[in-house]
Amino acid sequence: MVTSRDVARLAGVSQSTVSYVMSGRRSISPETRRRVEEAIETLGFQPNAGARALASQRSQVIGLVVPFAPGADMTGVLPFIETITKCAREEDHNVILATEDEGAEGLTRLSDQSLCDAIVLMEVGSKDPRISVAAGLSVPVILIGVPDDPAGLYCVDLDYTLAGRLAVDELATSAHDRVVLLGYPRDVMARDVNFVRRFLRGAEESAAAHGIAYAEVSPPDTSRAGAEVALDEALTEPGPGGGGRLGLVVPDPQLIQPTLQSLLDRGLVPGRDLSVIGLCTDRTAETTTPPVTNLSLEPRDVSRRAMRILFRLLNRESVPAPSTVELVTPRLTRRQTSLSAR
Amino acid sequence: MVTSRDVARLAGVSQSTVSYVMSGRRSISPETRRRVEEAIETLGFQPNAGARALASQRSQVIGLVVPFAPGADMTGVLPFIETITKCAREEDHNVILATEDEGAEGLTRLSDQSLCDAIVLMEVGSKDPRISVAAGLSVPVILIGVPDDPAGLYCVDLDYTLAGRLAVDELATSAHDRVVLLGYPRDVMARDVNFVRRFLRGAEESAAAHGIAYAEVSPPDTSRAGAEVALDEALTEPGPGGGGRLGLVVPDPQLIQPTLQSLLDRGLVPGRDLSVIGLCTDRTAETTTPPVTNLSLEPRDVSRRAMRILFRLLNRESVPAPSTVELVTPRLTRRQTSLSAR
DNA sequence: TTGTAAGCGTTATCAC
DNA sequence: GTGATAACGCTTACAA
Repeated sequence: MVTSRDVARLAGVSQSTVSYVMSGRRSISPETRRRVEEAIETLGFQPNAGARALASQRSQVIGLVVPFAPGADMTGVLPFIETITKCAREEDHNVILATEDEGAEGLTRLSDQSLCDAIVLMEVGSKDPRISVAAGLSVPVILIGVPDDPAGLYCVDLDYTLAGRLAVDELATSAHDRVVLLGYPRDVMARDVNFVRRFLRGAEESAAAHGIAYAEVSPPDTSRAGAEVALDEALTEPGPGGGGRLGLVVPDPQLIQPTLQSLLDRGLVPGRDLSVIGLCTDRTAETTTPPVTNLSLEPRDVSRRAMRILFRLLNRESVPAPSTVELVTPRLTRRQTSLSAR
Repeated sequence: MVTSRDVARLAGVSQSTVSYVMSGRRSISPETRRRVEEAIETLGFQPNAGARALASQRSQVIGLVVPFAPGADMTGVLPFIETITKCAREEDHNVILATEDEGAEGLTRLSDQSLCDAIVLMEVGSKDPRISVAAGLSVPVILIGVPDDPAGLYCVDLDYTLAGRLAVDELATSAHDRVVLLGYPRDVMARDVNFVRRFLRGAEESAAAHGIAYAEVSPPDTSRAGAEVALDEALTEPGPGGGGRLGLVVPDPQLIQPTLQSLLDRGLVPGRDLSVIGLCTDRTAETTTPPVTNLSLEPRDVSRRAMRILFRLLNRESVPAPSTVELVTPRLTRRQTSLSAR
């Protein structure tokens, strides 16, 4: 192992000079800098992370807590992980993983063992027990998701309320007679993630505002069979409009393809006989058959916003007040499952 | 921050005793142990990871290099990440992420900065430039995937050759007249991942052994349009058997659903008019419409095997000789896209 | 502009 | 069975 002492010796300077050359925390004469950098280069010196963390009280690591709980969504967490990891690397930080099933201890472990300088906590529930723990840690925590009580933490998320509203707005203003929302399956409801109710609220508000017939049905799960059950109910519920132009809103990404397939099997062609709007990443929407009109989840934007706050915090730059909730605006893209306006 | 000194003081013992109580590396009297554990409990002591790593030369961290390169597969990496993280936690280790696009420097960084004690490198290419670097690191590296030259490294992967063979075997022995393999899209071929050629070889071998008509067609990409192009070619290629019972093999998980959909659009029902066998996780197979007969990718088994080797290495337990390639056997599950034998 | 030296919080080697 | 104490490799006052 090559240490900064070796570099110092080779460059004919003191160890601290090597350190200062690397950190840039004090001015160095061009000549000295050159010699040190050359020595670093020839020896292939890389500073020992543990020693650096110990001395500087900074691990240069971001803790990322991902929702790998049994029965968790899992679809769509990858873009978050990817974007967060890349943002971290841009600021010369690393990412250490923890899983949701470690619960609150996972958070204290990351923080108290000084394993990381900040934590990103994904997919927080409405009354997530980790929130109160998170607020008391010695490292800043950024939430992806919005709990009922943000308790002085920073939150970033998609604006699900707006997404719900936009979905119904779109249907109401394109001459649909009724809207049925194929809700989240029971296990997602049970996890009580806040975005569910926010989306539903937005949809309900919009339906009320437009005075359009509106109903919600809940599938037991996101399987093909689950979609069938939900659709049976949705289609036999003509509502006040009675058999008119129907718009289906499907907020669970996993349920979209099964729903489309079930409709086709019944001889109902999305985009010809009824409309379907999904809530999913654009990438997912492009690959359903037929490509579904969607409100984007924007995981990359959400992640970037979270990392931006995080590094402003770490660099002691100005940040908005804690408890701030940053909401990312979803984008509607019309694809093949939209009925054209009458 | 509470340190082991605080614990020692409260328990009325020396700092080293605290350390030994925690590590169990020397015998401690029951009474002393009790007092120390009590102190640890009341103070909520957690050892500083950096200090521990520095003193013990062990970071208790596993580096995981994931394929987040532009255009990489991305489908199916999540179960690997999940399983590897959980295996690591079971052995009281953490996981730090690096992305493929960091290339070989990513590996040297993880190793030379003593950020981790071992590295798991996912989805290595046939002539992956990282292999030679990996072999020279001061930490052990386990590959998921099989390069042309394993160069003294350990490799774990699905047995793709066997998968290819099993797919064609299944079709040949259930009275099909010809097999068309819808190959990997150009960008996957360009990445030259070894499993592609292994799968093809297995398929070709089996076709030759059974004397069944066999052809390969390559889709431009995994979009719906890509599937259409490939199918146009596959279906207008009657082969020696001329329009008999056709079996389609689809090794790219992303291409399966588009292919099924394209077939349905042409009025060809998989399981009634022809067979389709996919290579994908069981979870994916269950959720396609219709559920596709598949050879499982077994990401969890592959990950566990990799982690088992890794920890045997770290614990200096007996391990097979380096360059060992552990292959996991794929499992065939017949679902709705299999023609019954005539 | 540069060097000296005191930590950072563990682990592990000696002693007893 | 337990206690001093010297590393581990780096950062950062404090001096010069």
